[in-house]
Amino acid sequence: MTTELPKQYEPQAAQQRWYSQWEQDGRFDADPNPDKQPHTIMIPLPNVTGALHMGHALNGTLQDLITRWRRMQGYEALWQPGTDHAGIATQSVVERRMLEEEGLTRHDIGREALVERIWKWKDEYEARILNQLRQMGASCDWRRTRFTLDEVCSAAVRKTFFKLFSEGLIFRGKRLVNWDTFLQTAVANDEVFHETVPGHFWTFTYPVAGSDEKIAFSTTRPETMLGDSAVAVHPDDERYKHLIGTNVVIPLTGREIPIIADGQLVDKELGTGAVKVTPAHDHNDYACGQRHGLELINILNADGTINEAGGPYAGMDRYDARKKCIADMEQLGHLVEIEDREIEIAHSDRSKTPIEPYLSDQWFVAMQDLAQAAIDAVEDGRVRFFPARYSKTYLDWLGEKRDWCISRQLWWGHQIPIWYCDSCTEAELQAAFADRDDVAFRRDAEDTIWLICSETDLAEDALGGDHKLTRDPDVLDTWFSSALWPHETLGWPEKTESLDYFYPGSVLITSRDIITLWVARMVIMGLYNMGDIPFAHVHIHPKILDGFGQTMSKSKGNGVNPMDLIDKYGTDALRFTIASFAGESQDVKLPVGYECPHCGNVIPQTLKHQKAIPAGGDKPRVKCDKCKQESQFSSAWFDPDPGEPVARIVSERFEYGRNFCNKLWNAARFAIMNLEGYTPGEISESELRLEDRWILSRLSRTTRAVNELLSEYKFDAATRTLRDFVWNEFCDWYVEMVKPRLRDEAAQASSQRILVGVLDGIVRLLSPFTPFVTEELWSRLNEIAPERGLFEPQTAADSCMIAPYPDFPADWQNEGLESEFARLQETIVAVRNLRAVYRIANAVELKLHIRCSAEVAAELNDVASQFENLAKAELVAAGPDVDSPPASASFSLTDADGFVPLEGIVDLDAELKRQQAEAEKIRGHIAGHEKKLSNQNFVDRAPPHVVEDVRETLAGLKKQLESVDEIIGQLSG
RNA sequence: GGGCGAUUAGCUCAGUUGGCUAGAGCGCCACGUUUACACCGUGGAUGUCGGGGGUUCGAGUCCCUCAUCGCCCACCA
Repeated sequence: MTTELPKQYEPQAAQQRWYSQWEQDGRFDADPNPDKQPHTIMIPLPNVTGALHMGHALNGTLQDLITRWRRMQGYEALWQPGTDHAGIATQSVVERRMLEEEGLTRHDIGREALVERIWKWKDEYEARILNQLRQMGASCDWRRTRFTLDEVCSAAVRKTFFKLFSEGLIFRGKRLVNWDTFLQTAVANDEVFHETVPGHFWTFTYPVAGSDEKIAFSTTRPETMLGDSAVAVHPDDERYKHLIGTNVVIPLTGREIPIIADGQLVDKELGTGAVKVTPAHDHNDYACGQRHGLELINILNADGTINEAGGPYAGMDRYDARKKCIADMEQLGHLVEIEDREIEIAHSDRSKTPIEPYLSDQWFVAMQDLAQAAIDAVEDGRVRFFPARYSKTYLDWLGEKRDWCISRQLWWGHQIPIWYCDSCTEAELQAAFADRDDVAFRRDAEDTIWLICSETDLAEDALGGDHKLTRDPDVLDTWFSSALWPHETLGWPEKTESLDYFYPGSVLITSRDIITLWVARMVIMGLYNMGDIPFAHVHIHPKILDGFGQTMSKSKGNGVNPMDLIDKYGTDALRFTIASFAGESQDVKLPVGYECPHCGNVIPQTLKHQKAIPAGGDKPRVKCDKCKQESQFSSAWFDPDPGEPVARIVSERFEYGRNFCNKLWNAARFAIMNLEGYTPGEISESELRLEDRWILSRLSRTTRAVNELLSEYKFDAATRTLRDFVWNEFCDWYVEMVKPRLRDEAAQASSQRILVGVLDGIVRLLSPFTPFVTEELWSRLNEIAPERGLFEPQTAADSCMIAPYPDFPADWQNEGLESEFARLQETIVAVRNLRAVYRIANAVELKLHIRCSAEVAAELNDVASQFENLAKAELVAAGPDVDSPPASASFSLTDADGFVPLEGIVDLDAELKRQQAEAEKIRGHIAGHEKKLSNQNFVDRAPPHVVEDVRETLAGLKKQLESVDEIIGQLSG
């Protein structure tokens, strides 16, 4: 009737078939529905810079898991997809490539052409990324896919900027920024990395004006002498106290600057105790300059050359100027010492060139009130972090309330909607924009120019022919638009139905490194624009590290491509394994290896492999330790030569998921093979056997645990719970126990109904974790048993992913029955153990005598056939009067002793030794317990139930020991 | 320098509010093709729970301290 299932689950076919089917059926679509509760997850938008990595795979798996789970629970579940334009990251990737391949810089081709190229890049990579998400089974509502430069997002950005500007929360100011002289842009702190390089530490002197004295100081950047505004000493430093208030002369330029006292900047014990102060080129000096009202002397042009403030050095590159400053100072007799020293130099993460602290005009958002609102939202519990400890990261950062620099000197992004006019009057502006409520203007802080903010683009001649408007060329920080993600994607500032229904979101799932950059800012902007939090929960998941505990990154060459893993192990295996990683406590190490293309052997990856960069001729190779052949391998540093067999990166960790999927597949395969002649029908209580009631009890308990664990984002525990249940309980015990009934005509109908009912529940439980294999099985079950269920048969849903998520009655749970079952299991294991110890072949039938209470005997007799079935042993006697037959091997449980006559097989000496070892072990446990109980403090102070437990356990152990001793007596007698 | 986290079997990790005779997967050993599955089954071995103090009747779990590792923030004239 049905075609037989293959012995192994074949993921690739199922993945292709079902994903397109789901999309075709609109299964991922989420629309406002008054009859359902909304459940909203906004994707942490991937950058359009490259391909998905393991971090995305983890992040995406968890979001999809929660979305699928909630969808099955009956929520209108939206998973909003999209990508981020990622300002600097994308622009610099495109620029770098352009330079490498064509020798062109952005200045060669101009703004428009560069932006056009980046759009092309974006189209290609966005498509690739979204396609990779699909391969991971992501159930995003693709109709809603957004890109942060989409029209709706632009509108939201404009609106927000305008609102902030109008309310005085956006201002323009001079600030020291991290300047990338190569890309000619400010870069954020998080885009800066520090590298230790060998350098020098120069000590110079400045002569004190009108005196013979000199004051010595040290620096690692001599050219900044050109911009010095003061020399600072510690107010308590006896060496220099008398000089405070006098002036020194900078020999290079002849400029006079004061000696000031600053206890914050200066540490008496360090260096000479005197510090040159360059407020325009050093962050600490800047703060010092603010304290003392020092002049800000900017000596650099945007490209890193010295500007006119540098006098004779103007026009030189800063490093050439450095050499000349040193030479000149030496010639003037002011160079004291050169010391070789390792220096940490800030580098731009994008261009990999050294950063210069640089004074420039930037736009800021005033954070005082905005940050406070976001702090309140977490402190009063409207936004909750899982795990809770991460709220500290969030609160600490927001607590600093540092103004947010939102301007970036880039061409790729949302251009700042500000126009300047330096010639017009207020009256002219008012006249021009009288009827415009989307235009606002004011003077800048220094009262030099008009700042005009508009929600729509203004023409150059918007003020008439006399005045020219020029637009600020800068773009906004990427995070400005992504901060709006949770509401802009739903149509804000329009009051759309979707916005009303899906906002605020349910949970944000992301990794900890963007708690400040992104999570905090979404809360801020959500509260500001919507008057409501963007999401109720924030789940922070672990990071996947390489086998050596390092974060995976392109620059380390230790990345792993999830698509390779999908190819090798299947999507479900990847998802299931990844979910098993995602616990609360720590990051996860993922050792990987190279799969030998010749023999399939996996060669462990070493640090050397990660760093192997081809130098000249041949590409690096990896040697297989099994077949001794060499091959090129997947690497971040080179593409293997065409036609070469390639050792790709795999990880045996994913066999965990693959094997599990296969186990599930085969359990279902077994069931389906045994559903011949299945008829749907009600299952009555009276038909239930011990194993049925047991598996239902376990199923109910498992279901409940999984639902609870998922609601707390404990994916690892949920995964383990399911695996244990399916493999160790359902497959290992239940399926084995029903086998005889399925062959027995009288019992067949009901056992088929129960079996398929339980399997149906398992498949639904697993569907959010492993959507493809479950859907495949679901469709097979729909062919052979379209009506099924516990206890009333119902027509199954067309697709597993829209079937209701299980929520079995709690009253199926039965603790007494489970412990009764546990005794049966123990007994069977004990018999199997004897078989193994005495090497008795399965074909040899054993006889089993059990001494136990009449009550236990009755229970065992009820399931006597299972001893035959599972241990190939016949239960010949059970009860209080059972004696050990001669030449028996035996085992002893808490409330039963078992004897297996093994005439001619059992080696009585060996058996004696085995029992003696057993007795020894029990005595050890007994001693431990007795010690506890003999401690009066324990008996008096420990809770009564704990004491009672210990007493009971001890009694059990003693009884067990008695039996063992008796056996020993018989054996040695 | 400040904060957070980690250190448990050869490897990768679980271990809820202290009650543990410390678990899982992989790997290892022995046996096994019993018609769901060798991506399997059955049985087995393996730990001073990083070191040292303390609190407690009782510590893998709480506190202090040291060591090592990771991440975040700040800073390094």
